[in-house]
Amino acid sequence: MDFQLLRAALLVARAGSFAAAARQLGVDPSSMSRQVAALEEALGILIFERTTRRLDPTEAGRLYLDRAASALDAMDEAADVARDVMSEPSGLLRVTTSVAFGERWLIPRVGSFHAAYPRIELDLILTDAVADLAGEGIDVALRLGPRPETGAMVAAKLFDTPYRVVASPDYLARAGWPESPAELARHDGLMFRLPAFRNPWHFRSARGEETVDAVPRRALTISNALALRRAALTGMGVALMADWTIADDLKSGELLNLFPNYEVSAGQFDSAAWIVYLSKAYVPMRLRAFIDHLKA
Amino acid sequence: MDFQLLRAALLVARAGSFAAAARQLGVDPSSMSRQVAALEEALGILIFERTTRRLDPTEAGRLYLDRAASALDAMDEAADVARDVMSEPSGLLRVTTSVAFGERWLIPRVGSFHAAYPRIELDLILTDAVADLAGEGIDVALRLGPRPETGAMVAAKLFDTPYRVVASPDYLARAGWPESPAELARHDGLMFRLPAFRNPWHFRSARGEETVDAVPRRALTISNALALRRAALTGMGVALMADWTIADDLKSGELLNLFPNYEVSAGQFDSAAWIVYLSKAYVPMRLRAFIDHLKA
DNA sequence: ATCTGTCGTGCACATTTCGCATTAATATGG
DNA sequence: CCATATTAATGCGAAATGTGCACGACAGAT
Repeated sequence: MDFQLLRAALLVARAGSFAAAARQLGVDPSSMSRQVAALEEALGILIFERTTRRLDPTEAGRLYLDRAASALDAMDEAADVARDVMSEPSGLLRVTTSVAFGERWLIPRVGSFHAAYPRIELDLILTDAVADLAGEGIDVALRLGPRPETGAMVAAKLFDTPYRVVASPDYLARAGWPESPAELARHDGLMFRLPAFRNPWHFRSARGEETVDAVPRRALTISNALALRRAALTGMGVALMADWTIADDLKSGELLNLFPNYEVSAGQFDSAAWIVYLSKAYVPMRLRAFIDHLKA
Repeated sequence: MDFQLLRAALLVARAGSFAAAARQLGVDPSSMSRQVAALEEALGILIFERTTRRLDPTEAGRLYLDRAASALDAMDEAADVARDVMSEPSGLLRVTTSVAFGERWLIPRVGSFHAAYPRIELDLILTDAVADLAGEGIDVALRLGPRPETGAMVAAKLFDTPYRVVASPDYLARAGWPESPAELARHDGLMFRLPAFRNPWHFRSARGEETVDAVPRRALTISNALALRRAALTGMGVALMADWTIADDLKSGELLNLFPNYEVSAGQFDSAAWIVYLSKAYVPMRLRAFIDHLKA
């Protein structure tokens, strides 16, 4: 029996149909059908209950796939252990994060990582959909926000992500500099299209004795952080943005921080960038190296 | 990658050479060589250090094979679990025991076992060498003697194996019936070729108040219990034999029990037949069925 | 009821695998 | 120190295996 048969069955179970699994792999559906049939033949059990239009795992199939998936992980782990004692970190590392964070923060750092570990192959999956690490075979994710739910995962904080209310100099020249958060109500707001960002913005003064909620007029709503930054740069209004997206612009003066004496947030104040990976018995050296490199 | 590649590598590691492994499987050595090479290629590690005449596992190879073997066990276990919820006990069951015990005790019982569980295929390995269960992929062993070392094993007692001092009627007619163990010194002894059986025989009277050691003259030494029985049947002398080897002969009168009022032993008195199997997380139903059938 | 999408199979073709023979190399034994 | 025998690796031809395509059957949605 081939590992590929098992991987095929696992993929079919996740995809929900032979055809969907075949599309993901770019092969003919008949191939998936035959591979699963071969696996069932070899095991002597029926894994899927088929109708011509539906596919349901058998009770025995669920039991088998669960346990076999664990065994498959153990197989991969065995190979990792052996590789790690032999040579420098190597192998494939699948990383996912959001499109914006990938482009602005991660990409500038993969160069030095690759220079340090040339035998590690990186596979970056930049998507704004929250990927399922175990299901999609992803080694590590970079996530933004409050501390993530950490069930079977480990979450290590990379850095805090303070938020800033920013605008371009020419916008401020036209519309005036707001003296306090409350004055935002008279300004054009560039809004991020996420539930948390539609709530009022929270302000907390430096010594924490004052807390204010305020919100500007809704002038533009965008679902992409980099496009939002672009809008702010062109002087369309004030925007609430994570520091890492606009740190360069603040430094160059193309954007200005309106309330340097306040902490600002759209949801919780303790927002941060997290590195998240499945907690397993053995962390391969390539993953350890990646985590350490990003923390540094 | 194929499971077969891993199994090949494990077998090569156990056998110590490609050629030896190939002989065990009845295939060409080049096939083993290529399979291991393919595995190494797929993993990116060197499992064996080869010279043209020698084969040594790499450090990484040892690590890998150890862990991968466990994972492979987990794979098999997954299949067992799934099979067991679906259908009656089935699959291959590899059993080992001694030649004599296999022939005299086990074989008469496999018929009813097969009738009860027709989908279980039995593979009987009758050998007087003590097989390594884990190494040789054997599911269960029947062992005779005192309670076995139970490291990673489970040992369940099947029945006690009392010993008898026996001789044939015609020998006794010639040589006379010994009235007490001490008189054995004047009799011809048929000795079993095992260290414990060269010590004096121990006698313990029914109520335990009397203990005697005695030994007959050494007339014949045989390494096979069934041949020893044959010698006793032909009237060559007295023999110390486990009850199960000669129970039929005692019943038919072809052999007589010289000291029915004594417990007799060549080593420890608590000798028994044991059913021994590797203690794993999951005991497949076919093994459970086999154990229960033999216990009944 | 029609129609779309899915599963299974037959067939042709490409790829892979296997055994045999051969070569190179080393450990053992005289 | 050398001859012999055993072992691992590789080419080559044949057999087996796997894949894609085309087709038929069929279930579920509109």
